[in-house]
Amino acid sequence: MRLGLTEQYLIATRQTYHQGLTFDQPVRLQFDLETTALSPDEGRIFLIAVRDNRGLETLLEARQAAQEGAMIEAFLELVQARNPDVIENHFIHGFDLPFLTARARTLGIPVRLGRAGDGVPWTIDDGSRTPLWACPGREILDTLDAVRRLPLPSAGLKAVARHYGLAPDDRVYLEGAEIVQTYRDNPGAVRRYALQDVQEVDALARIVLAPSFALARLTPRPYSRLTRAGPAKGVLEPMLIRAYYEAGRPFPASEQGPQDPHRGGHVQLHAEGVLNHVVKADVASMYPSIIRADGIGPRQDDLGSFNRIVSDLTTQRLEHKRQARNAALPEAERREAHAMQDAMKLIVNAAYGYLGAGRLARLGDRGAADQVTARGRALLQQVTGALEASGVQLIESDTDGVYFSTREPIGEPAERALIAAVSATLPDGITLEFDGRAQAMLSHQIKNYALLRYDGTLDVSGASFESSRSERYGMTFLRTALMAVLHGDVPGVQAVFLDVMHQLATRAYTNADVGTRVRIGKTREAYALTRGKRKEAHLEAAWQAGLAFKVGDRLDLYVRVGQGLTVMTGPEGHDYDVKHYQAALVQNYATRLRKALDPADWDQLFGGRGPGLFDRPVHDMHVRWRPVADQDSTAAERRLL
DNA sequence: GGTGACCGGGG
DNA sequence: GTGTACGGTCACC
Repeated sequence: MRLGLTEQYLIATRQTYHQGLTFDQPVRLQFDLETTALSPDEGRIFLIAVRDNRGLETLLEARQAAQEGAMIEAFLELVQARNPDVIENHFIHGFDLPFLTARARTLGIPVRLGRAGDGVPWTIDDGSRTPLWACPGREILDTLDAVRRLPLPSAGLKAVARHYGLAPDDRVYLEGAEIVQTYRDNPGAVRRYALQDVQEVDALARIVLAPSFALARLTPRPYSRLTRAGPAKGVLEPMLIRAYYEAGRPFPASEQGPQDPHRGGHVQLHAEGVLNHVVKADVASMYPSIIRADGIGPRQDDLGSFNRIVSDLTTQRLEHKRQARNAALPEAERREAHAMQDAMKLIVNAAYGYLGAGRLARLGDRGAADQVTARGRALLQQVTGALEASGVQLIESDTDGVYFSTREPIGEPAERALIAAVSATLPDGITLEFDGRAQAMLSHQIKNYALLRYDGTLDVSGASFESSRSERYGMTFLRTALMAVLHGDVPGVQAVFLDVMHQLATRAYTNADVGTRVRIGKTREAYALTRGKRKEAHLEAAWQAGLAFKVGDRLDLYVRVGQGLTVMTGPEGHDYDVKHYQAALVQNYATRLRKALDPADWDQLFGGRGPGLFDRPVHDMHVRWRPVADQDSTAAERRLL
């Protein structure tokens, strides 16, 4: 087993980071380099923006190459003078620190960045593609590391800042390649740009680094390691090791022997189609609650530290949750409490996964993990059984939660009362909670559904409705049609379908409405070499258009009448292939409505036949739902198929 | 057509 | 269900 020196020191001295410290009590310094190239071999630094949370905000500049060394020295002196505890930037590990140290080495400048010794930063190979940088006495935090764990479309600073509403109205946006020229023509723009970068990093850090800052109070690891640490191996296991160290006992060896694949949660579709008066209920923190209620832990854990950690954190978390909700407390205190309860949640949720993990988890125990999931399946059956006995129609149950329809409108208080009544039948320490409601639900497949909320908004979930195909005309159709279906309005579905088909036929849409955007993965020159051997549809389109494309370029493509896939030169044009897009509307979008209608009705509406002798009047059609035959399976079993 | 590697991010 | 991610793209067979 390998534990870093800092981790060993923290355990041996019974310390963790940040005891009694709030996020802005440490001195936090942000710096950002502007360079003439992405590689320190090909370019140099010409500007450094620096700020800290004690009021510093400044720029260092080297207009001529000869001034770069003096600027770097001034920067290092500034860092020593401000004496930060934490140094932050976006991609600091992958860009700013490698670039700065490489330039300093070339210029013969010692990089005194840290507090002790020679202060020179070094890299730690943590197995990832970008090594970590560390320097004595200061924590180096990369907001990119924290952002990468979040489900955001882009992890870039500008995009993430906009996502969180942190970008100022007068934000300067410059393409990387144009920064040098802009600096010559309009240095003020680059100065504003660089200052806004460090300001955004500061604001972003407060949001995305807060979870790691809170975790550092709980586990004996340095703050700077926690943005990359996995919750099980990286956070929970050091706590287990600490428990054994403090008891003066050796840390148990991992379990050997055959490990049967174990069953996961129970998943079942009970009904498909459109149902009204929908309620969602779930078992609160199900797996941690089971671990605590049943006293489950790995059998090699003689000290019972696993169960005690989960139990203690669960108890403490309730207190922090209470504080986070306490309106009498100051805002800052409530935010801290919220961050702490989130950190505790992360650890207790990792506990079950750690049990079921393979040999790398020293206190993993497949048998104990099986106990947890078996109990979870039994609990879910108990919940669905009790709900069914109360007369509701089940729709979908998954691991720890269930959607059901009350059939008749009974109102939210009665819905909550129903859930509370079922909860009262569950064992001590296990509670069923109300988790939302909707006027209607289109149940399409397991984990694929659309909800019409009571405020009229549409929530969709699952790949069927959030597909990466996203032609504007198709997504507009799907949203409108889902709304109609959820309102039980079949004529409305037909109306929007006929409308979109008509708009296509009359070329009322623009090419931009039907086209898609793709990213290019090679240059024109590179494609020229392989084109003879193998054609790639979207590159071929760019080739035919005579474009000088390169990696990362975005291309708008559409199917042009008589030409196939083509680069969109006129987004406002109307020369798209009508037949192609009409077929795509049925194939890619209307099929998502199948479960809402009788098959014959679906065929009549979307089948492409003209009006027929045996057609039903659309006004006689209704949305429908039907129970699904019991074909239950578990997550683990489905994975084996 | 399936599979493995490579990438994001930064100027 | 751990370990840095995780989904998309491309080269190669």
